[in-house]
Amino acid sequence: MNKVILAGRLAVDPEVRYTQSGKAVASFRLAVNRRFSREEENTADFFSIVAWQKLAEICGNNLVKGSQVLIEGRLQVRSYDAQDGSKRYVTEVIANEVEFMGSRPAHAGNDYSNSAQSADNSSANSFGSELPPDEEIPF
Amino acid sequence: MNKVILAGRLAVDPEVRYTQSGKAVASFRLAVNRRFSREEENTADFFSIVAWQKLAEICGNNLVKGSQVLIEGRLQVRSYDAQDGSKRYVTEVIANEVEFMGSRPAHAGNDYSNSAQSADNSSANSFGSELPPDEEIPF
Amino acid sequence: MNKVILAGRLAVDPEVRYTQSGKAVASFRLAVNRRFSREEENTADFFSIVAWQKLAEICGNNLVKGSQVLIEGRLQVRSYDAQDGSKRYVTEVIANEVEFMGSRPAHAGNDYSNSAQSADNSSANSFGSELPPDEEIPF
Amino acid sequence: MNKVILAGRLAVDPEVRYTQSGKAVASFRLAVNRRFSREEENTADFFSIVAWQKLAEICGNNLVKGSQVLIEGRLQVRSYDAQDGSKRYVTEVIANEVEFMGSRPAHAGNDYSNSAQSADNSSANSFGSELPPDEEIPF
DNA sequence: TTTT
DNA sequence: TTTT
Repeated sequence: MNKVILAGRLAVDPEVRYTQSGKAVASFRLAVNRRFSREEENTADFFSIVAWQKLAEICGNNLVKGSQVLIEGRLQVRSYDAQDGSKRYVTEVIANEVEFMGSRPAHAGNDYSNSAQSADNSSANSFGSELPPDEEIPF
Repeated sequence: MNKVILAGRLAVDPEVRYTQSGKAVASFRLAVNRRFSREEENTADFFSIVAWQKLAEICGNNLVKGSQVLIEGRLQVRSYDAQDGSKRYVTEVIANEVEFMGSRPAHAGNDYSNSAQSADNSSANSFGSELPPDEEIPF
Repeated sequence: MNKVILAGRLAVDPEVRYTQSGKAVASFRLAVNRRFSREEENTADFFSIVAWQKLAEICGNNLVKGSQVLIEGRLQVRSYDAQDGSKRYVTEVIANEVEFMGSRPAHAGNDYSNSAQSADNSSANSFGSELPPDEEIPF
Repeated sequence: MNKVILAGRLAVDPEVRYTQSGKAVASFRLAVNRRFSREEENTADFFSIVAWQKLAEICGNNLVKGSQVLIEGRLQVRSYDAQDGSKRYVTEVIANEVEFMGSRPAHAGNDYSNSAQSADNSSANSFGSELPPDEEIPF
């Protein structure tokens, strides 16, 4: 069991990239407000969200900075080599579902459909959210 | 909404420390196995878990390296200053509940009671799991 | 571990009642849309939600039919005697947190604050969400 | 968002049945202990769990009365006609994942493998957990 | 109707 | 740096 559920707003537009084998990968930072910080209402934590394949494309096509979303996924640690040669670790949320919520930023002219899931009836399914092994991640 | 649920085993014995004001803080790394990695069964992610106050003490008294637990909490980013002066960020899970599960490591001679929650009837409550502001965290 | 997370809209205005000992209890039905039922977009499940004490009052004061909420709680079975003398069982979600989300019904002139939790700093805490034993529930 | 996570023990052996079209359906009641009921340790809630297709078969082959499991799924209401002609409703948890946990009942001579998920790499996938429409459910 |  |  490794489950994460976050509700928040995109801190940036999502970036969509492609692996060598052509899999789409979307990534963005999500601002999640802390509760009950009345005095300092705008205290938030920022988490890195990653979506794969069909879900990545849905995110790229439908979300912008400011979009309010509900995300279900799992925690994952990714290692990378820092510029000083040392190994560094980042903790990311690999999204399985991204549900678009009520209020949208005014400047979004997008066709918000409804709700997305990495597992759907068509081509993609929930393995879209798996980290494809033996491939460099393009970020 | 900021919710994390993890099931795994302690990679180390928990460390319990105290803030200046006397609040207990437990921390440990949790190994969470990835599912369906049959060939490579021992692939796991390691996450940093933090528990506060009464829950910290319960963890310190009842858990050891290898203990199997079910943790409910929230994700949080904490910044600290690296030895080279740069700012570094770590993502941690602040536990609200720690449920002790079935199998225990053979070498644990502890008196495993039952199940813990940061909110209970006595002195502590669910704010035990909040990061006490204006205090240095002792790790 | 007994955890439920639902996002949906109130199917009715919440009803707030009081137990003999004066504890507030709010109840309402929540409509949760099923995903990916494109043809039949308005297919929903309806669940019974119950909130206690301070959280009950916050719900009564801030939610109306149509309000979009994110609820965290636990499943619970309650038995009652049917009019034909037989025992009947209902499954309810006892809310711990109710987060008010983006879009509100146009007719709501309420002062939507922010987000509520059954555990807070003031009088109430997370036991507000417990079923008070030895008391008849007023519905 | 419609998510349920339960940890408990099977109150009965799972029953596996088949729909007209040959889909497997497993069902059983799960006993979930309430926390902090020290005096009355054996207070539990009993929930109806349903699993479909490949996950149903895994449950039928690996679980018995007393098995300790961690279940992830979604809440669903199902209507049926009572013997007196009236419509009756039951709330069930449709399992997406069933994780077998530590302690097993002593009398279980089964070959407990590991962990199951309704979405896997082979034939079945996460739609195994969907209620197949236009088919009578065999219980 | 119920599990440890 | 790592658990079974």
